[in-house]
Amino acid sequence: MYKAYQLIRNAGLKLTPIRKEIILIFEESPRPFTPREVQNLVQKRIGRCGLPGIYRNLEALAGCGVLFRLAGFGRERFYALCREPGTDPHHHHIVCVSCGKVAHVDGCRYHEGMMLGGYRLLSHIVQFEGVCANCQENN
Amino acid sequence: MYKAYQLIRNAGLKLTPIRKEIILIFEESPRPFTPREVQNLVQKRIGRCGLPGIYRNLEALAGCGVLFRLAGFGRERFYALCREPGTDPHHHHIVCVSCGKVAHVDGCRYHEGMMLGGYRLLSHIVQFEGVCANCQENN
DNA sequence: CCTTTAAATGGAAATAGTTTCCATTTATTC
DNA sequence: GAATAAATGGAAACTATTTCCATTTAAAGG
Ligand SMILES: [Mn+2]
Ligand SMILES: [Mn+2]
Ligand SMILES: [Zn+2]
Ligand SMILES: [Zn+2]
Repeated sequence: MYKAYQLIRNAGLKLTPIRKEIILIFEESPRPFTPREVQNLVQKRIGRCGLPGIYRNLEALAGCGVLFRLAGFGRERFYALCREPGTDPHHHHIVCVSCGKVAHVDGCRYHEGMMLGGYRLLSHIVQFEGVCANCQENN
Repeated sequence: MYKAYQLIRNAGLKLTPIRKEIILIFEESPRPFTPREVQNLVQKRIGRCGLPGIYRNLEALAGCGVLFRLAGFGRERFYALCREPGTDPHHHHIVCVSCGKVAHVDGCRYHEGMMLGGYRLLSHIVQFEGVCANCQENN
């Protein structure tokens, strides 16, 4: 809550009703959403709201660390909330293919500047799909 | 070479001139290409060729292990050749941000079925960007 | 070779996600 | 309360990707 608001403020962004609403939406559900889904959910709560604004806000919130954008090969993009990390400030995420629940995965061995296969590493994408504990039982 | 042809045949796909040409294009350059780029290059060699066919072929070649599709957040997709792996049959790739050269990265610790953060792991995306040895000198 | 058949192809058009433009509104600061 | 830069919404533009379908072709069998 305050955490997200802080991140927004620290980035010099305004704390608008839509942004607050977007954060609430993500906090109430542990799964990723597409821009269109976010728009629909925001519209149910506040009145109308444009898709371009949603795109801008999702990017803005990802840019200041409130959300992150998932990697993937589908045609539409997904964002999810980066909740309280575990031990590791540098971490990645695993998404349940059944219920969409996102969890942290700590212990990444890669970091900027290290050598990897003769290359000087600049950035990396690491992302997982699996079945969460709950969905392993109830299936 | 034969390797790629084998993979195509084993998948029950036909070995068409366009597919051969696509493979040649990727073998002559170590960097990723977009579908549009592939189309242009194929057209320079053989006559006209449609973009839908290129899309179908890139997916087909990725499906049978000749190419792989890169993960990323840009709007267009990239494919690259999966060349002779090193020691590890399960590996990932690093792309040079300067010249585009793709190299293998062995030693992935993740595998299907393992437990990760309480999830049963199904799949993962791991991909790197860096600066290759050559580009570290010449810059 | 010649025939057969499922797969592949190209062009045009449709989709659909994303971005741009711009006039209007609003959060923030003083 | 006024000033100002940022945010917003709607319409339209963009553009990568996919679909459709008629035509061609690789591959298998005789
Ligand atoms: Mn996180
Ligand atoms: Mn490879
Ligand atoms: Zn689950
Ligand atoms: Zn390089």
